[in-house]
Amino acid sequence: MTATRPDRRVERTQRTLHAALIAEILVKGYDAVTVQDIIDRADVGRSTFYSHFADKDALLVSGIGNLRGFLASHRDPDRSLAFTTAMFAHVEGHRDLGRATFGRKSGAAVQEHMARMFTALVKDDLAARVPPRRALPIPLDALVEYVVGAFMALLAWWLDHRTRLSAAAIDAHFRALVMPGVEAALGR
Amino acid sequence: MTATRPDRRVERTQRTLHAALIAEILVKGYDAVTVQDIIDRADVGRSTFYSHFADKDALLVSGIGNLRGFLASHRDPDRSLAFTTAMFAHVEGHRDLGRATFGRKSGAAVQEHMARMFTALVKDDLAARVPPRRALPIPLDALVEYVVGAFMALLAWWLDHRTRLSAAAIDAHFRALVMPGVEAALGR
Amino acid sequence: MTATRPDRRVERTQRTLHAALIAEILVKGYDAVTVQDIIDRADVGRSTFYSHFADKDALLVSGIGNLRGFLASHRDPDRSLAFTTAMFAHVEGHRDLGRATFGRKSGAAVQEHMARMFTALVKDDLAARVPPRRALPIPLDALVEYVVGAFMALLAWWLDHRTRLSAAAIDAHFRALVMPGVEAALGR
Amino acid sequence: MTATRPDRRVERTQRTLHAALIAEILVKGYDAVTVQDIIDRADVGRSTFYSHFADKDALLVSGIGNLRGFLASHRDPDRSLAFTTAMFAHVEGHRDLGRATFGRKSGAAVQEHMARMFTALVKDDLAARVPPRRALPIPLDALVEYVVGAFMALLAWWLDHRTRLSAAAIDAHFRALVMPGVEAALGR
DNA sequence: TCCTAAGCGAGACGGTACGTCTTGTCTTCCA
DNA sequence: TGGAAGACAAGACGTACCGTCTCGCTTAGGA
Repeated sequence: MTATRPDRRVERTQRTLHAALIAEILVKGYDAVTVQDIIDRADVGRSTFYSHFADKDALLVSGIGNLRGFLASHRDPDRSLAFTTAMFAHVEGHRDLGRATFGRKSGAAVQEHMARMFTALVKDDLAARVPPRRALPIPLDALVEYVVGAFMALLAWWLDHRTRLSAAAIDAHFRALVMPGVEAALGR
Repeated sequence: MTATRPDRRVERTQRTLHAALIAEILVKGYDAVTVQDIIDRADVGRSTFYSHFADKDALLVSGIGNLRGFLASHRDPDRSLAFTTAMFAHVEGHRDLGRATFGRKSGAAVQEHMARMFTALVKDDLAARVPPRRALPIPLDALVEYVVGAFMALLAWWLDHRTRLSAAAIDAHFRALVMPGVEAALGR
Repeated sequence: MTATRPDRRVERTQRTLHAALIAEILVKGYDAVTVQDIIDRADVGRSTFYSHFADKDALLVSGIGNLRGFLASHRDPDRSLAFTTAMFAHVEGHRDLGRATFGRKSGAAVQEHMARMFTALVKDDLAARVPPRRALPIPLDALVEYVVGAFMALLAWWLDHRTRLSAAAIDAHFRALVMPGVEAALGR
Repeated sequence: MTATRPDRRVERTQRTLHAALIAEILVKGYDAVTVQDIIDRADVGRSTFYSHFADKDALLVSGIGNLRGFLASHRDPDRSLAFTTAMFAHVEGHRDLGRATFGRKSGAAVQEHMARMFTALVKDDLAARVPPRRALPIPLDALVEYVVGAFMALLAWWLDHRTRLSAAAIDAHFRALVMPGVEAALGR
């Protein structure tokens, strides 16, 4: 069992590819980016690309990767949907990556992937807050979809429009809009 | 001015193509549908397809087409976002078309197109309700995005999950969730 | 049995089509001309074209049509291949039609058709001059191919190059080049 | 100067394609052969075909390619049009390629290409034999066209008709027919 | 320090879908 | 009601990507 040390070049190549993808997305939009574009910009061979990632989606998803863990770590038993605050703040510091992932130019596949992640997060969060022995006036799933839809819409808008709104401000708006309905549904 | 009467075959062909597209979307999802699939099912020549529609998107969009007029006609000066009621009801009667257009299997391009339509509609509606001489606490555009995001999320969820919820019920839920935030933002 | 008088329009339409074809050939060459080009220029419907001619080839061939009779009528028992003189002279008076039929821009199908016609003509002519009871030193068919190949090559060259050579002159050249070999083969 | 060694697969693919084209031409004639036919028989991807050749014509032309060099190398200062002997002999050994290139089933484009090649060859040859200070009785170009037309006609006939004539015999016939006229024109 | 396995670039390859083009037939409308 | 207009099915074209692959070169790491 010779635990070989990983080749230093590997990580370097992957970083180059991530950067190339982001750059290309911002130029022409996710869907229009071809693998050829990426490897040309990254100056990498075609087979190298595919030896690291199954496809374009996998590349972007891997670039996001640890996001879920990061957000889950910001759960707060006392505050519904606390992760949104962390998310807005996080994205503020990585605007390009954010726009590539959520903005208008991002692609359907990626959005869907992110939506699934948020959906799981939100569902966990809200489920823990359903009052016991009380039927909800609205199916929990519908409530979750509502929250995620609203959240992603505001996030995309915020990223795509150079507005002077701080992360804190847009988060406050989000909560002001969404929370009343959620609280009511949960019977608070 | 020889106003030639349109060839009866034309409309027939287009209807056939619309139907074929819907059918294929429901089988494999919009993105996976190829033009070949459509014309095979419609039993139509390739060139015929392209003489009617520029591409797959154009075909679906044309299938939607008059929706906007339909919805705009349901504006109600006394009731914010009244069109949602009409929309849920309308879609209830054309469930297949609805799922093909809004559901999980619909495509990014189509969703985007629908989103643009709703955005214009909602913006008109809300703009007319902004109290004069009063600054909104949140940019109108952000408010609009929120409403559209929430609406499309619920619509998609409702269409994709065979739930026993009636159109009226899901519309009521939507309004219960969204209206409090909107009213507050508009300062009512 | 009502022996209908031929509709005057019919002939008119065919003439228009012939003219349109010739014009288009001279512009872009026979092969590049499409049926659409022809009917556009002739301002005629597609079905009209096909009701008169089976295809592009038939149209041109019909334009030539009586040529064979014309040439056959110039046979001269005392002079080998006498038709060539008539042919060069005839073509001199219809240069455009000639170029469209034999020139560089004419098409393979047409050339082949003409070649077949000439081949029959030449074979008749030479066969009648084979001395009885004498084996030819070369197969008759080969001799015929040679004559036709040489003739068509010179004809095409003459039509395509605005030379000051008269029909009589190019015919004289043709005979000066070809006849010695032919005479020798026929054992004269 | 990194003179990269050529990929061994490339030559192999091209050979396969050439063979497939020849085979298909002999079956249905050049014009009727589609790119799909070729790649099906060669068991090659469509894009592979187009990465090697611009179209069907280019494929055949490339298959001919080196022929010109071969023929030019058979010039003989003491013998007019000496290349014809080499050509007949060469084609005798590659009858299929010959028929595909010159025979009845070959296409217009190919014939034209070959004609251009022969024309240049013959013109060089004859030009070198024009007696100085002597006007030719016939334009040199016309003489060249005559020779090429006659040559190709006999070549095609010989290839298309399974005759027992050897290459030497048909070449002798060609020269017996053509040379007298040529010698006379050149004033020998 | 050498040597060997891996990472890598280059790009050929088989596939599949695209949107365009042309052909010859067939249906509809109009005079 | 007969003929012109043009809608149509069929299918080839050349282009663009995809994901797999083969090939040698270079280079990091363990011996």
